[in-house]
Amino acid sequence: MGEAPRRPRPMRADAARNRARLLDVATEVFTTRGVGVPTEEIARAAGVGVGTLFRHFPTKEALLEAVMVRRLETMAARTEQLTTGSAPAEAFFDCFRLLVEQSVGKSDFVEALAAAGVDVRSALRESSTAIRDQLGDLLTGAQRAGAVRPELGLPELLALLAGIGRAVEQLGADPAGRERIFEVVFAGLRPH
Amino acid sequence: MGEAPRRPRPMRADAARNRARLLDVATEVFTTRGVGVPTEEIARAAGVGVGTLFRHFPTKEALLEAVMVRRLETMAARTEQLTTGSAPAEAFFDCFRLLVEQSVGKSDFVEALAAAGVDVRSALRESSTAIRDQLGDLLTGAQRAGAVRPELGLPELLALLAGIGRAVEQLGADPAGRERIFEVVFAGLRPH
Amino acid sequence: MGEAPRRPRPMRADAARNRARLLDVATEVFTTRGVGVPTEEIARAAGVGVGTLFRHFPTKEALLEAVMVRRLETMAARTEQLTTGSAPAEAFFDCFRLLVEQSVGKSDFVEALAAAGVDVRSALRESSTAIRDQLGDLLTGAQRAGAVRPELGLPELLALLAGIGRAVEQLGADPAGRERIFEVVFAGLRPH
Amino acid sequence: MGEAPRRPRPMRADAARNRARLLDVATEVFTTRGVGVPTEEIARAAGVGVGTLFRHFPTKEALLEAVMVRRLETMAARTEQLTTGSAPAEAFFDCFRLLVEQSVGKSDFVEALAAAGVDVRSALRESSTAIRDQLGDLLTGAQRAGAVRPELGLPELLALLAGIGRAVEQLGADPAGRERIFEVVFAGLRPH
DNA sequence: GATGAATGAGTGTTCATTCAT
DNA sequence: AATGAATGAACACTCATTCAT
Repeated sequence: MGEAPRRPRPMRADAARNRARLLDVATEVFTTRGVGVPTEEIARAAGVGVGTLFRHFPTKEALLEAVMVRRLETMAARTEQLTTGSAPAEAFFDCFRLLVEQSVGKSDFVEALAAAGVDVRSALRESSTAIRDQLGDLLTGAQRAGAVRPELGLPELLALLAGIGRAVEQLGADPAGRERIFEVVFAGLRPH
Repeated sequence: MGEAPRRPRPMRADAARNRARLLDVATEVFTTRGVGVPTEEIARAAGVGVGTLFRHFPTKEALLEAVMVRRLETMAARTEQLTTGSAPAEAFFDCFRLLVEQSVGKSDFVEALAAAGVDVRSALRESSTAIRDQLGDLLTGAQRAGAVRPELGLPELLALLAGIGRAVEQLGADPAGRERIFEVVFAGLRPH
Repeated sequence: MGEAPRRPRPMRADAARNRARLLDVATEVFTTRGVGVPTEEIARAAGVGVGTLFRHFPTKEALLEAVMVRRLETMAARTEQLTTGSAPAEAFFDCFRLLVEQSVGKSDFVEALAAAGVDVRSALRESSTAIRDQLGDLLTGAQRAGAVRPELGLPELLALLAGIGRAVEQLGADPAGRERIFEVVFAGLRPH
Repeated sequence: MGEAPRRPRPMRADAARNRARLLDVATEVFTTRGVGVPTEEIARAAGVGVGTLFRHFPTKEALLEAVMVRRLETMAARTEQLTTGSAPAEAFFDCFRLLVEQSVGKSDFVEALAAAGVDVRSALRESSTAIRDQLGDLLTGAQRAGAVRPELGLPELLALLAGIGRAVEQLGADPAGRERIFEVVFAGLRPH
């Protein structure tokens, strides 16, 4: 079935698959069980040897960074979608909600948000700059539209995103309660 | 069986001093440098041997727990103070602020405890129940006084406290920004 | 039997014994099988756990250094003995022979000699300075007595010691051959 | 069985080039940075993949051996040159000097080979026998010419070569000091 | 033949916990 | 009660060697 691959890609296919698998597994594992999980276990769960893990990510920290970068990129992509095609105010609040909701049950997503606000890690700088810029534009737009307190700065916004992400995460599966939290924050963000 | 209960007391003075010192040092160290700091270092900083540490706290986890419990108790005490001498609305907001500012750096602990498989609720239930009850009273009082949205429940309040704690923690040393965050949340908490 | 030890030494006795044993074993093992031997094996051979090894020597390199320091100190002590109480020329040649003969079958002894000539390692500096100074005095004395070429410097002497140590080591158990090597070198060291 | 032996040859050009390049690089790298350098790095420096390295040399140890053999062969060739065109005494001393200067940095190899359990003599016997024989002839010639102590045997000469090689190696870049060492040894080698 | 991704045993080191003193 | 030396399982990471492409 499908097309016969005349030239099986220059052999990078398996490598790329392994890399992707490692990233997926690491994301899952770090999210659910914390960053303390041994590298060996991650490798085993991905079906490869430790050596392979370290070939793709020279350090456990590098693996963590890669996970975060991917999360940040996902965020940026979705933010991008929302941004284009909505009125500034609407875009701002939709985006806030989206970012927060993506982090439910995923504490490392919150970490990623937080990292975007702190940005000490060199490897993360590029991708965290991306969303930070997007959010900056979004914030300015909403403020110009008179939908958000004019005195609010980008750092506070990032901190609030990470914080509300955590709040929602801690609340767990309680849609009504989550909605109430959004109401509180959104109301508070509006001028006056 | 049935030894005369002489209940020795004299030597306890030093022991109690050591215990208190260990708790102080552990609080300081865990807060500023994370829970990854080796027990031996904590013992040294407290001026005792590791053995002494483990005599008082049979496990590192137990030490973490004890630190948490004491924090919670301190918070409960301060909350009590605030509660008893102020108008309900004022007491509520003062208390919110106090708890947020006291909880900076605490999230690390909770996660470590959870990761260690401790049933956080069982271990800390007693002391955490105390503040939870106080907060419930405070919330109801503020709602009756018309200072807080009537539909807000205790779970959301707790989640918000944790979340804003994290936001403030991430923001770091920026008093003006921190104030802006409080303004947003306090404004949002008020009815309508 | 024996004296009842009223006060068993402040408990350092065992620790010191372990440390000494580790040093002995490491010396033996490094000498006979090279520095590539795993730390764990050294610990096992000394009858202790790895942790104990690392408690006494924070690094494998530190252990190696300690071995070398002890060798250098041994050399210095024996050199000292020979120096005092002999005529300068005699002392010089006796000492040369002694140093070389101690290194037979002990390549790390040669290393120690070499280290005294190079002295990059900070930890070795003190002890290597000691013998270097002694040998410097010895050399000057012998040169003043007209027994050694006046143009020979200390660096060359140290290099020669290490080199002849290696030569003798490679020659193995052949007393006559060893003697011939000494004859060659001693003759060459004399003026003209 | 019994395929027609076509004896392919064409593609061998590249293979031979690779082999030679690997040997060159390995010699350089092992000499300057020790035998601990990873195979992969050597392959990269030679511009080939690890697989190619292991196709040519089934083992790291085999690569080491090949490097040694080539060094010995080079030495033998130069020794031969010196031998044939000079008076016996001159040839002997020139050759001594040459071998010492060529062997700088070689001791590392021999030790690594020995440590790896290779029977150095069997693996390198052929090529080392060559120089040994030449040196034997050279020694005898010089002794007949009255330029070298008659009682000196070939084993001591070999040991001296290795030892002085090490001495010179340790001395590093100090031409004058090196010269003084040669003076000492050459003077010592002469009769009486 | 060549490539380089994959492997996994092996290494140095850490750290919570125990126990002799 | 206190001490700190000892323990050893656990961890991150390396590297010679194999093998699918």
